[in-house]
Amino acid sequence: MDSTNVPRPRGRPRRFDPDQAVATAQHLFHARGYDAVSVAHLTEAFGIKPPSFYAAFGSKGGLYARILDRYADIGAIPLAELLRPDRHVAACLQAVLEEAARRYAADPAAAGCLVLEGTRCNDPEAREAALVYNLAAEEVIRQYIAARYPQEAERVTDFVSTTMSGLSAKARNGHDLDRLLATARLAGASLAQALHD
Amino acid sequence: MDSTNVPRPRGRPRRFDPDQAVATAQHLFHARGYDAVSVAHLTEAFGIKPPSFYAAFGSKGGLYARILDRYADIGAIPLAELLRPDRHVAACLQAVLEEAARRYAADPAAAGCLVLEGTRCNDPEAREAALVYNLAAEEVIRQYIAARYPQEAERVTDFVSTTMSGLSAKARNGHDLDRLLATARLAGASLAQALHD
DNA sequence: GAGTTTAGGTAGGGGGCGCTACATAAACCC
DNA sequence: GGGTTTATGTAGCGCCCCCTACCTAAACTC
Repeated sequence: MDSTNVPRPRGRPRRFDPDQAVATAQHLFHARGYDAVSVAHLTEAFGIKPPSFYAAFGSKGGLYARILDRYADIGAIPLAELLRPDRHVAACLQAVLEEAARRYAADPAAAGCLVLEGTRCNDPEAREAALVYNLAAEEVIRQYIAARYPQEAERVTDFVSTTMSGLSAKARNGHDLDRLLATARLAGASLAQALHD
Repeated sequence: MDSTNVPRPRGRPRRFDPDQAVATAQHLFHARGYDAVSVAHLTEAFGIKPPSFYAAFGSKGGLYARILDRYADIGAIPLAELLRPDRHVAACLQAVLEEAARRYAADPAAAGCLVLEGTRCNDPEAREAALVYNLAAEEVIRQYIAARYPQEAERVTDFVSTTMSGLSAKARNGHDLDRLLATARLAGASLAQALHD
């Protein structure tokens, strides 16, 4: 049994792998930001010409939407795992901040959060697309807090998301893992104080 | 005695006021960011044509440098006034964060910090110019903390500047004064804890 | 008036942007 | 082989970017 034993589709076969291209594009967008990556950069990185790009992905914005989805699946912070009902809320939120620090500093050539940085680009469509993912993540955090601290959910969520935005910004400004982690841990003190029982 | 009694310079007089133009440009850059403001936008707002623009300001980047200087003088947070040697360090740093919240939300059409947002634009020269002002401000904070808490200066400065970056980002994402102030006050809890005596 | 000095507008260069009309190439089917 | 389907490359469109060569306009000095 051959794992590549899919019936060959009709027509001329592709000379490039769209999935590989999406992965390459994700790295490019993460490293330089949506605005600074042109279709010419992408097509050169993929080894194809613009018409093949548009046939495969529709538009630069369309490719970006695919990448946001991919990032939410395999690149973003696993909130569902970190926000545990059987642990202290403050401890889990601090774990989220520390995980953010680790991921934002993991690749200095692509620092910060792809989604958070995307919410600040100059293309309205791409910005709104990134905002959807950002707001969805904030909503997960808010619900998690509200289950045990309904009075504090709004402001603590704001604090966590503001801190994450700051961590992403500073990661892109060159703060390394140690500095980001120290900042995340310091922020945790606020959480412990706001959510003490 | 006439306050406008300056000897008229030689040559044809200007039909626009460069200082007024700089103020207009500051608002434009603050509202839309360096990358999203074109020379065409600027010249239209000034009511002049490109050659007059370049004669007066040299280049788009040159004008931006002038604006950063102007902002540091009259638009930025007055650290020298807020960081008082006769008060608790944590209280003064929290005052800085709260003042940041107020200024970043003061004009919803030009939210956030002109300098912090400038450090994240796509033009290398403008980015570096903004970074100089950002690092200078961080150095003022660091020295202020180090005078009384030398062990904590680095990480507390990082925390304060990261929080300010987050506040600026969230201001641009639509957080209003109340939300930003609440976040700033929550962050203050970390400062009190890190700098307790 | 003539000459100097400075500001202003007209018009456009050179380049990058996202994107596409169109012809060709490579696989399938019968 | 001929016809169908899909991918690829050539070439370039229309737009906007930052910036400038060049000429004209408005004030001065003599």
